[in-house]
Amino acid sequence: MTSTDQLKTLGLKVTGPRLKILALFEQTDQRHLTADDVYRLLIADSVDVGLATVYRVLTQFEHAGILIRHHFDNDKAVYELNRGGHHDHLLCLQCGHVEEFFDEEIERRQHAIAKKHGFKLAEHALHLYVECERKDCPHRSKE
Amino acid sequence: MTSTDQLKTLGLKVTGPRLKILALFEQTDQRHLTADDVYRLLIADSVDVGLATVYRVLTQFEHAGILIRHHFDNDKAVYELNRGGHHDHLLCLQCGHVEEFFDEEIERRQHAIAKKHGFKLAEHALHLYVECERKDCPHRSKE
DNA sequence: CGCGCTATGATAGCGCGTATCAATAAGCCA
DNA sequence: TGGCTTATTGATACGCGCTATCATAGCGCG
Repeated sequence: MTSTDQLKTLGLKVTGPRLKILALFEQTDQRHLTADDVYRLLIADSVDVGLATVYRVLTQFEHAGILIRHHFDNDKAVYELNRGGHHDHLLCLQCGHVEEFFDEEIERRQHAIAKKHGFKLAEHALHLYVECERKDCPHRSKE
Repeated sequence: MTSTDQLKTLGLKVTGPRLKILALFEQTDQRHLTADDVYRLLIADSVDVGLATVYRVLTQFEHAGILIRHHFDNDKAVYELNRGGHHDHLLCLQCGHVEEFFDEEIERRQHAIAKKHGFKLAEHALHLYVECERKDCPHRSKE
């Protein structure tokens, strides 16, 4: 399915900014992008877009299920393409490197814990903040 | 150990605002308080304090290990008294009720996961967002 | 093509939190 | 206790991420 079809299916008009933003997430190797990242990358790519539009489109895409929004323990939210498989995140405190993982047992226990307390689990956020063992942190990406 | 001694031990001058804020956390049944909560409660208790001071003192207490700061998936940070025992949080999406839990197996696996990825676990945040089963949510506290 | 209505972009506004800075008070020593 | 030094306080301005506003632009459909 093309990006255009994808937008139409969701009842969203096919506009320049929406296509560009979607394309950006599909092409970039940066898994997690802030609104500002997206804005800068588009401007750098000579796409004339407003910051307000970036924020709006990201929110729409999140509601539509195209993107997933995360709020790690810093001030700005990040978005990543929803590829279907649920996962949690491991974040290096030194370099900001983000890694993904999935642990079935933890998932199971989370549900069990919620149930034991008389609730039904809706969402969860599991963030592991780690430190590189080596002084010269091997990872370079700054988000 | 009195609150006064506690502050002295930490090398903090014993001042009115600091004593009052510490007392507040020790007395209130509200486990989790925002800076604004603290400010309002003190004002309501005829304690003449500035909001800036509240923010500063909370940060100092956090660094000193007296308080623990959490940032749940809303815009404002909350603080709770550090009673020593680590625990994670379960939050009702309907009423905002907060419950605490601890699962040794999850803790173990978190360390194992970090290690497997080549890191050393420093911190973690595990938040379970849940829904009350009943329509009339049984919990009343609003944070 | 032309119309209606949504999307866009510039900018003002909002909320949480921090920086600034003059006034105040804690701690210390005589 | 009185006086001095220095940390602390409080009012307020500012910063930052994000949202609301509103006039203009452009998508989609007949």
